[in-house]
Amino acid sequence: MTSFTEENYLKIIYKLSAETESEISTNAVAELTQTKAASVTDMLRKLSEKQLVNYQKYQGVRLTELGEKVALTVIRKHRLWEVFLVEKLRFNWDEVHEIAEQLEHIDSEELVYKLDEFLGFPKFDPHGDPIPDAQGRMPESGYKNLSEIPVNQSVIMMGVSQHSATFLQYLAKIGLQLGVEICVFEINDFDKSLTIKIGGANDCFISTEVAKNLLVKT
Amino acid sequence: MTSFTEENYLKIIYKLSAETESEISTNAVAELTQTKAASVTDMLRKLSEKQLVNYQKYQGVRLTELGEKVALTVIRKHRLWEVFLVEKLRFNWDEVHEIAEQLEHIDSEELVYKLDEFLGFPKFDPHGDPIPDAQGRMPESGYKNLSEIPVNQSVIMMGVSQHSATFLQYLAKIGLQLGVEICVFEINDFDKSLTIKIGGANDCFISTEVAKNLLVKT
DNA sequence: ATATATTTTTAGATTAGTCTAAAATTTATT
DNA sequence: AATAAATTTTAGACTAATCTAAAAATATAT
Repeated sequence: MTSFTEENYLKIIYKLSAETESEISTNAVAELTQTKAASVTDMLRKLSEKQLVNYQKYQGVRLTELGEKVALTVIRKHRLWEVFLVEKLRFNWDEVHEIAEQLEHIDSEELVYKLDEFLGFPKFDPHGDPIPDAQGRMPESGYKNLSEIPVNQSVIMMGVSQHSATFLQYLAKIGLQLGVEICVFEINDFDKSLTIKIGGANDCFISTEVAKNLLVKT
Repeated sequence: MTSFTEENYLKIIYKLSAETESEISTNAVAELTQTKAASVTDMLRKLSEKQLVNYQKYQGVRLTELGEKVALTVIRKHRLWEVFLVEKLRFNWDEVHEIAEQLEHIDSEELVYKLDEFLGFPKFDPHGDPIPDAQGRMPESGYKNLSEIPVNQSVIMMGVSQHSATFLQYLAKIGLQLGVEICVFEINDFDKSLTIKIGGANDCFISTEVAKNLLVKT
């Protein structure tokens, strides 16, 4: 049995692992869990005893196969609940993250199965993130970051890799939503910021920080 | 802010208060929370400091107006989620209690409002229990226990006041479901057990214990 | 390559919720 | 009304998750 707190640690280690090849540092985990490094050390030892992570002190941490499976079932529940909140309860996509953070820990396999069925077995959440299957396998979306797209190529926006309300509201303001066509017009050599055309219409300037969080299909 | 645990205590004190006029005893609370009396004493002191209950040591406990309101919003959430589980996810009414025990603690007013709307503002949960309104007011259902009904009167089954899977499965077995007509045929003087006719069809013998948990409309 | 800075871990405390065993209080019995 | 029985509270301890401050290990920089 994994506690609410343990599940949050596993989820965060999973997310960090997706961004880097190497072991995850104590500090990186502390930052995302909003705790202190000392607390993380304690928890890593505990997760290690439960065979959920591989951890050697001072050497960082990695999920075991079991730990990854637990993380993916939590992420699966999070994303299914987000679909429910947006599709059925008519929340905006920038309002659902906090609520899904709570719902993702509800413990009932039967519930997850029936929710999935009720939603029509969705493959993506409202932010374009793929939903892991019931066996805890994450499908490959194959999407790229907008920051990797060369000048003059046109792409379709398929998702975001950051779910904060402020970020999503900013996207709404400049007209970026799932499905729109984006054409990279110019990339500034100095800071890699870009000028893009959205849906053939308005020109727009965005930072590389924003571009990195946009998932697109070529 | 009230914790998960505090909410459970308040809910249980509320339920006990509905059954008795006098103060609720420490032991009664301990039994329903599945904890020891010593733990209850600690929690009652804490709830008292938070103005959620009136508590004098050795004299039992009562909810304050504030405490009752918190209890009722938890019960509201519990019952709304039960409607969701049965109406939308197609669970049986004997499968939803445990899951709703978890869902009732999800904290988001907006969520409760939208869920209520999505369900069409239901007035009763799948067990026939009235759903408190958003202001934390419990509607009077006006239903009676089957055990109070005199011989030869016909009534309609409207709810149950016990939600354990075993009880509900027993009801299903003998053909008792919401909406059926029940006619009290005979009341045994000795133990108050009754013989009833269900839906004009099969005769059936039930204990007074069962009758006390059946809510009916005359 | 040694000193300095950064990161991580240890040690010891804290809070919420629980427990057992013993003491205090209330209730019931004769 | 005194005593026995039952209930309730106190005292002290435990676990999970957190913290601060200090010590240890690793990484960086001259």
